[in-house]
Amino acid sequence: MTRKQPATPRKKPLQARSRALYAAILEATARILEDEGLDAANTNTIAERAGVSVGSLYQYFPDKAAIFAELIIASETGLGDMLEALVSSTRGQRLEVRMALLVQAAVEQQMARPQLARLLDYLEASMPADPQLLAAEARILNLIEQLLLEHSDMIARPATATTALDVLSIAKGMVDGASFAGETQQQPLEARVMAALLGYLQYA
Amino acid sequence: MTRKQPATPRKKPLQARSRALYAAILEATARILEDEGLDAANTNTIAERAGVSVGSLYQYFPDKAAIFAELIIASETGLGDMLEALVSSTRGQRLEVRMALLVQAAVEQQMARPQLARLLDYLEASMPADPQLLAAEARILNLIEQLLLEHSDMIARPATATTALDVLSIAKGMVDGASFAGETQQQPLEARVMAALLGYLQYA
DNA sequence: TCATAGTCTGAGCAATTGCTCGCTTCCACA
DNA sequence: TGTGGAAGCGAGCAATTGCTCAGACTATGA
Repeated sequence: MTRKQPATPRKKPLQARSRALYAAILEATARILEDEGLDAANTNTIAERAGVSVGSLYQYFPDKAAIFAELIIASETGLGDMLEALVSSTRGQRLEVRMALLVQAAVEQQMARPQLARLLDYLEASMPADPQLLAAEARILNLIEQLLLEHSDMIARPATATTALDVLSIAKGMVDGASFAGETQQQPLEARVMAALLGYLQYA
Repeated sequence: MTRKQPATPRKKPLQARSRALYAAILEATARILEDEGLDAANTNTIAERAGVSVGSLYQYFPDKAAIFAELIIASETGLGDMLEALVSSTRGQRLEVRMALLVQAAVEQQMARPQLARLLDYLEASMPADPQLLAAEARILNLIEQLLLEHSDMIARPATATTALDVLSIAKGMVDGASFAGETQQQPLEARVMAALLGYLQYA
């Protein structure tokens, strides 16, 4: 689980066909994690489920932990890309509208595979800090902070890094709680998250 | 990790002296979890750290999972007791005041051992639902809902089970995020949690 | 002092794990 | 068809795990 050393990536450049193998391993891992849990996600099972031999798996990943790390980075990067696109494409619109779009994107991502999202969150917190991972996380927080800054005249709360973290934490917490309780409808949840965020920011 | 069968409690009635052994096992487990992580918490290490043999450990716990479950139940029950006492002893006061006390208690508990609290939260979510555990969780939600009901004229949001869950989720999320980011001061965090909760409830 | 019953011990078993490495298969080019 | 090397394979090793069980220890009463 916890990596001892950084463990040099086994085979960084992967082109064309090998990509499929790489992706298959990640997808198999995701699937196992979300419907059988962390314990079931051992290298033998992952390889088998991906239709690949253990040996091949270790040609692309130095470690079991590296597979998890990659999964987390991919998820964070995906969310970061979405947020970035939304923030830059809605510039000039009202905070209420822009934030609703962000919340929608975030809720959609988390509710698409709630178990997986929860597990990756946990893994992220319990893993030795990978610089790539920290960067992906920091990017998301920066985007939120930037958004808040652009509307600082409309919110009573200062647009700081702490506020950005609070916004992210509130959203994550609510979605986690809701999906744990078995909620599946996105819209009502989105509305409640919006209410909490605007309330916290003292938007007027 | 995941228990196959309920696994009858090995030795329910424990009085006087045995209590100490039982408590030592729980405390050792907690300590290992919080400063070495889930992987390090194996039965051999737990027994060793508790100053007990593995054999004795298995006289009081049917399972490794049972130790974790007991730890979670104890934590939830402790929080429940505090909330219950606070709710009943402040009846008649303003929501703002009562909630501040609850938030203070919750933040205090979570910030006292942040790593442990996070881990137990994760374990709780990833464990086969134990009735005792569900009951402890439900009790907390009921207390929150009851509190909201007593002030339903002061908040725009309906005092439902969903609202109670949201309140808990927001608080948990914010404290998790803050402690993950290295925040250690309680007061500013408490103030922010209060702002988020009152904002969400549309308290006036 | 002995007998009995309750408690505690820890070596070690069976199972599982992450991972390696000698081998086979594949394929581009001659 | 021959040849080189890259890509893939999977049996199996070394280590670790959860847990058992036959015996050693201790307390109590006679």
